Amino acid sequence: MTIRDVATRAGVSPATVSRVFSQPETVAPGTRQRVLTAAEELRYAPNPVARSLARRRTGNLGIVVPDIANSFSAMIIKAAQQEARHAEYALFVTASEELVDDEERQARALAPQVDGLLLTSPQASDACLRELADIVPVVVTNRLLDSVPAVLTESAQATGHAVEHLHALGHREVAYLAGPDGYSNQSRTSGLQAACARLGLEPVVLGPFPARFSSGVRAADLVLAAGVTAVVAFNDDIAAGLLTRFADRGVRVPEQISVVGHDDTALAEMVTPRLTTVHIPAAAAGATATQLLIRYVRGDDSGVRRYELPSELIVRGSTGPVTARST
Amino acid sequence: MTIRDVATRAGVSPATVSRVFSQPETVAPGTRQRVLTAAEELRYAPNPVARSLARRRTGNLGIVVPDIANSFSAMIIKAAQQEARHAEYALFVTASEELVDDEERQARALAPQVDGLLLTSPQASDACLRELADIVPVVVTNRLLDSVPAVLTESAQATGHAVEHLHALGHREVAYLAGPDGYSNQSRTSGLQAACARLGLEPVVLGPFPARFSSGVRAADLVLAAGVTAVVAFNDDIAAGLLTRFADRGVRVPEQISVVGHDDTALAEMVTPRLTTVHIPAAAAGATATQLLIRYVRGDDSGVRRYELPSELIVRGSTGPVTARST
DNA sequence: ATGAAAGCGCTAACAC
DNA sequence: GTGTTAGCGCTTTCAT
Repeated sequence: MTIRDVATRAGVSPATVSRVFSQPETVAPGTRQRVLTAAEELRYAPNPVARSLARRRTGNLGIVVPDIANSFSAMIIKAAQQEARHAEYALFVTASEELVDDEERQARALAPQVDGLLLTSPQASDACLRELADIVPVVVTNRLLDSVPAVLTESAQATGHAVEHLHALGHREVAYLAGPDGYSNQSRTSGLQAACARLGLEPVVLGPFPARFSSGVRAADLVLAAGVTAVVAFNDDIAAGLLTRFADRGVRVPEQISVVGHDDTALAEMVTPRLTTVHIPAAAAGATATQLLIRYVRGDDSGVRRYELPSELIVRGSTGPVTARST
Repeated sequence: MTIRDVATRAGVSPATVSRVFSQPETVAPGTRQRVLTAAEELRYAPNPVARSLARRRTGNLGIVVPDIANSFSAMIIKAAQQEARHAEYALFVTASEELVDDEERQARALAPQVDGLLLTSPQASDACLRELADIVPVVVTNRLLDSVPAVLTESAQATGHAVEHLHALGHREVAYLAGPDGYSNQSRTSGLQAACARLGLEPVVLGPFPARFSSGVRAADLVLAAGVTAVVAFNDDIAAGLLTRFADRGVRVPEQISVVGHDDTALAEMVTPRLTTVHIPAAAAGATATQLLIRYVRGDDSGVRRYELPSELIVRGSTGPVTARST
């Protein structure tokens, strides 16, 4: 079922059929109707592959996330998908499973089949990313790279607020559980350090840990051994792991120890007690990055090549005042 | 950078270059090397779109999931991606956000760009699915449909075991929180009903509920009002919602009420207490479905067109013996 | 073992 | 407004 079959049946040229499906307004209403009818009868639909080849663009966007099972990634994907659809692009998702090699492979496989590529918190080398950016328009999130447009979720300030919050509750001994190296961890760490310096606290920094639940379970005992009254975790998964292990050891949260997460994923409201956490605007980041990518692909360059999205401390049940027993 | 550039540089015909990248063994080692060198120097890589058009297959597989943020979907995707890569296919993921229209749209958009399509727990009409299956090889999970190969996660037996487990713990008043209609809910409901009948119990069936955390929060009060001592939820998200609301209302689990989930997602081990749940083999389902799809696409038809994967009750901390106060 | 030539299905100038 | 004519970049007979 090709454009020629439809053309023959409608008694027009293939070009006209093509126009009906690409720029309907340029063909006379009568002809258009005849073509559409013929197409309908033949159950014809344009072949997107052939179309991509001829147009030299695919109408597809690609996104590579570190881990599809991670709900932070999921929020970004959802937002990106919505923006993409809105602009009539299809979005292809692939996951790197946190492996640098996979990430590179996925990105390279995707690159020639899409008009633009969104890399979220990429781990690949600068050189590799630049090479990709030579092949296809690339936008990254949470990664600083010359000449590649980026959307950053800046959390230094909000993480600082978390420290102030703990300080106000009377906490003087605070631990930070670092995540994998990258923009996110740096932003969180620097915000925490700065606030601590301001308040005269000396944080205990542990890690780096993989950004997973199991890391939190493991870290819980280290935190307890460190003798702190409050702990700030790189993300909610780690914080949830802490909660579980604390519960197992009979340590009450927040009475005996306060816990702060990062990301404000769905998990934060699912655990007991609900997590105080730094809300990272994942959906906004996904949407902004996708819009940026689309503008980039289309050539309507807005000039802005870097967005910093602010975060916000959300106070819930996992933080509370220091009690006598805490120390 | 096309095949012709490489051909010119290597002093061979375009056909030879093509062969080097498609069937290397058919070209003399010397020539092959020259071509590869030329390609390297020109940083040439075959254009997958052109290749797809000429070969009339894309080397891509597509998967449509109801909700990318759902960790059950995530497990299936991970397994599918692994199988796909193993067979040298790229996997494109799209989500329907639980909307039937979206599902249909996503599937139709994907269909002409892939060699095969995997639809997980599809909600679309039989007619729509069959239409898709006419365009492209389709495999479904958790959906029964004539002439479309399927992988089913059968849970009637394991859900029955959950009921037996509760019965053995002394529970006589049991509620079931139904999920959205479909194969999964039917399989779970029928297993539950059968076991109850066998044991002389009369379950209170509530719902259907959307398979989300918030549904569980809402359902918790209904469950309490129903006066049961145990509740089986359609999935872990709902069960987690129950746990949270019970905690808020000061109802202790499992001392005052026992909770059973379904799926055995990561969440089941993240909540307090850890969820007793029916393990559904999501990864196995994803892997099996993908293998089936690949065989189907390749034409090596094994004859088997339907797989039923068994589930298993995992006992954890959210179920316990009935106590005097329970009733 | 390699090359020439004819497409794959669609688009895009350019005519008319 | 519509048709003609070249491709888009690669594969694949069919010769040689």
